[in-house]
Amino acid sequence: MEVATQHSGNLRPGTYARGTETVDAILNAAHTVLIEEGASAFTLRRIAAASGMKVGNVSYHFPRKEMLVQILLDEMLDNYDKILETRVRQPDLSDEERLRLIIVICLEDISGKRTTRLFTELWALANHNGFIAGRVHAFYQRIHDFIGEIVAALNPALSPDDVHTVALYISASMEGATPFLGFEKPWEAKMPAIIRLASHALIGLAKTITPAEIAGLRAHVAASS
Amino acid sequence: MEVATQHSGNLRPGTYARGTETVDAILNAAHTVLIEEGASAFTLRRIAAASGMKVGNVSYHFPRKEMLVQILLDEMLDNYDKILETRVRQPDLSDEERLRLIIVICLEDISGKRTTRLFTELWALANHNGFIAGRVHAFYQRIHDFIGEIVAALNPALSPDDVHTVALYISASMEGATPFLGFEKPWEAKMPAIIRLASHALIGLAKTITPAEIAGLRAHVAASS
Amino acid sequence: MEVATQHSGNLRPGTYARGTETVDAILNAAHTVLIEEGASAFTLRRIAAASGMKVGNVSYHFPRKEMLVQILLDEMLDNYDKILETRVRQPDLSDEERLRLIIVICLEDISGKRTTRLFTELWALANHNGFIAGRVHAFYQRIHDFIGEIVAALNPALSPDDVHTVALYISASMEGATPFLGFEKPWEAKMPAIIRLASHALIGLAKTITPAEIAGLRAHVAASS
Amino acid sequence: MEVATQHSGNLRPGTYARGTETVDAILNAAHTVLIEEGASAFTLRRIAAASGMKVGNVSYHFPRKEMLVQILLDEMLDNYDKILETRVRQPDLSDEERLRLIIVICLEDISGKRTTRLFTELWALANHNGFIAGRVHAFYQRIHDFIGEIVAALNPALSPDDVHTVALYISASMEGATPFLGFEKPWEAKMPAIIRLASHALIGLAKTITPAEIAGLRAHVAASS
DNA sequence: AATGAATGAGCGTTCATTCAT
DNA sequence: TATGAATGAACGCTCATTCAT
Repeated sequence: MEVATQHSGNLRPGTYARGTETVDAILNAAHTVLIEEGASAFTLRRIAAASGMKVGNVSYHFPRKEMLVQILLDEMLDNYDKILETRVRQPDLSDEERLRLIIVICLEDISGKRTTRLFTELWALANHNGFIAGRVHAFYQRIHDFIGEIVAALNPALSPDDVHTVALYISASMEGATPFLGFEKPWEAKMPAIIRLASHALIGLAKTITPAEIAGLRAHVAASS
Repeated sequence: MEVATQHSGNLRPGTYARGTETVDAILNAAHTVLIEEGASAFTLRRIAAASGMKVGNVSYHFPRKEMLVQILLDEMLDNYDKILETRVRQPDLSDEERLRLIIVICLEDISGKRTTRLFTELWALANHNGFIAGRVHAFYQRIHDFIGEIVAALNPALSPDDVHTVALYISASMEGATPFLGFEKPWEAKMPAIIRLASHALIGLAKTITPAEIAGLRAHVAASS
Repeated sequence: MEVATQHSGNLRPGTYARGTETVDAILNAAHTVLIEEGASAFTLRRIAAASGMKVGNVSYHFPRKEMLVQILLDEMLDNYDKILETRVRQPDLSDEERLRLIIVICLEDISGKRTTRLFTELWALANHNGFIAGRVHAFYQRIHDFIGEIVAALNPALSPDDVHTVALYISASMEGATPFLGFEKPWEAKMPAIIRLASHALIGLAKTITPAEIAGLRAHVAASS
Repeated sequence: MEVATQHSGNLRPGTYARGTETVDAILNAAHTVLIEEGASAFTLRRIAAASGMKVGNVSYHFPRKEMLVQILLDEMLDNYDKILETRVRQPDLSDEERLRLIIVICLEDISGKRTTRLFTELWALANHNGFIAGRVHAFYQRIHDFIGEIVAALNPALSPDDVHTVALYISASMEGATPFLGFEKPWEAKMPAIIRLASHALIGLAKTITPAEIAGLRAHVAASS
């Protein structure tokens, strides 16, 4: 809901059909250019060339390049949400199976060119672009909530904050695979083993971690033993 | 001396003291610009401005921008190697304590502005720049070997390949914290909890993981038990 | 139409009337700069200044400087062809009168600033620029054919190859006046006398030269006499 | 003598042996660069590189690039004078043989890379550089005098001015071969035939031309006959 | 004598943007 | 809606020259 509201604040320019087609073409081309050539090649000229039109027309539909970036980003992240939803929201799964599914889906997705490239670029762009930082933040927030739901179910002893911490850890652990095991990355071939290892480790963690361990009472426990 | 060797042929310019100082100033400025303003602002003009000199002089010392990038990257990554070595190479530590130390050092380092920003930029740049990709690859290879040594000691049942898989998983899990828990990142405040969680989880994993679990025989084992 | 064909694929930019005007202005300015300031001053900035516009706009119409050079050169040489054609293709001239006309036209043309400067620059540029060398070659080939036709008519004893040799000699003899008797050149004042001398000498040569003399049988003839 | 005086006005910098060696090296390198790469590549940097030293040192010996150009040009043209002198000043030649020798020497020289390239560059540079124009002027003046001496001997009926006109025509006719029959020029292969043709034509002209023909009284003479 | 260092100007080119058509 | 045209700023790089060493 909140997502929809945020999105409605960025209504695409162009109201009737033909305009929408053009805008779609621009956005698709922009997506392709970003993935295939990187942020440094993400220029109106290349986007125009990739969408078979002239620079002026791209500027006409997106008077500021910033607008294009923002709408593109929203579309891309919405798309990820949808994919995750439709693939994980299967009714007859146990919580553990559902968590395993999320892990597998995420890591397999990271293996794809699109995701490998896109998110490494976004993490960098987020360093100096507040809008991108905000959208990426919101995106992962939803991921954490998603994972958190299952963690809470698997491990009822955890407080909501502990749940979030565990979900954040699980998510970050997986995302960390991107620059190393993603598409054409050095250890791409090890992704299957890493998927098995991550599933084992993260499901085990979600099920067995205690609030005390998160709170850092380990030293105390060790001392008392 | 050894540093020069590690530079693998990328001789640093500057023969006179004054020239060396200037080269230092350029490299420092370049580093600062990259961290503070990002890759899109990493231009000779901004580097020159940041180092109080004229563009032509930067070009004099680094005739190709590529040379500056390469030397800067080599020095930055060498520096990380040295820091890690000096901080972890303490003699009177158990293997578990040493692994914990690495985890803490890495994650604390990730919390720093320099590391948070630098590595997110490098991961993005590596997408379309072979040289950067190669250097980043080599850097993490050393990290994996480093972690792998301890994993092997903690868990002698693992084959060398299993050891590498576990080290890769540990490293990637930690690196994944960068875009989320790093400097000025959304969940920066949760880094202490994540450090505890990661220490607990990753040390436990290193000590208890079995070759069969890495090989994906989990289902079978579970069924037979 | 035929002009466009001769352009051999070098389509002139500028679709709208305004653009065509601008392209004309750029080409005129480029021509002027080359003639008035020489090849070393033939820069986009000076061409832009001379045509009252900004560098970016010159680059917009001629994305590569090379394109500007090529189109400019083609137009200039085409123009020379046309002038020669229209001035010499008069029906009621004897072959000798036609040859004399060509000689006078060429040498008078050489006296002009435009031709004096342009061709000395082109000969130099052709030393290290294959495109220019090729176009200049083709241009003189047409001149040789042109002169050759008349030589063949004047001196039917000559083989086609001899005709070409004589035409080449006549053309080169005249072109040699450029650096010495051309516009503002040291012996500019002697051009009228040289025109008379050249007419006399070259027409006489065309009419009286024998294949044996071209073949170098002079020594034999001398010996037999 | 006058040449020597002019030259003495451009004393080379550097008085003792080592300096002279360096200056020679620079001048040789400059010569090579001009011939091999053309005027557009005639930069201090390339000259320094070609002479195995640093830019600063070239600038030290020739504080202005202009000085280098001037001294280089004087040396080059002096050298041509000397070559011509030593090759033509053979005592036991008839005037006709001496003229033929000059023609052959000039055209053969034009066939060489050095001369082909150098003089085409000089003619262009002379368009916008008064010093070069002056030196080239003086150089050809000597050539004309040289040829004029023989023309006067062959054809005593000619006035001094007529002699100069004929010498100028002969010289220009030969120089005109440079851009067409010189080194790597389109009709290079035809140079032998052109040498024969030029010898025949120019010697004939020198011997038979009359003052009236030079004065343009041809039509009148023809009418009266 | 020789060179490393530094400068200011200029090079061809690309960029996002504006505007008239 | 779409695009050709135009601009001003910036890009990496090369230039001749100056100066301290």
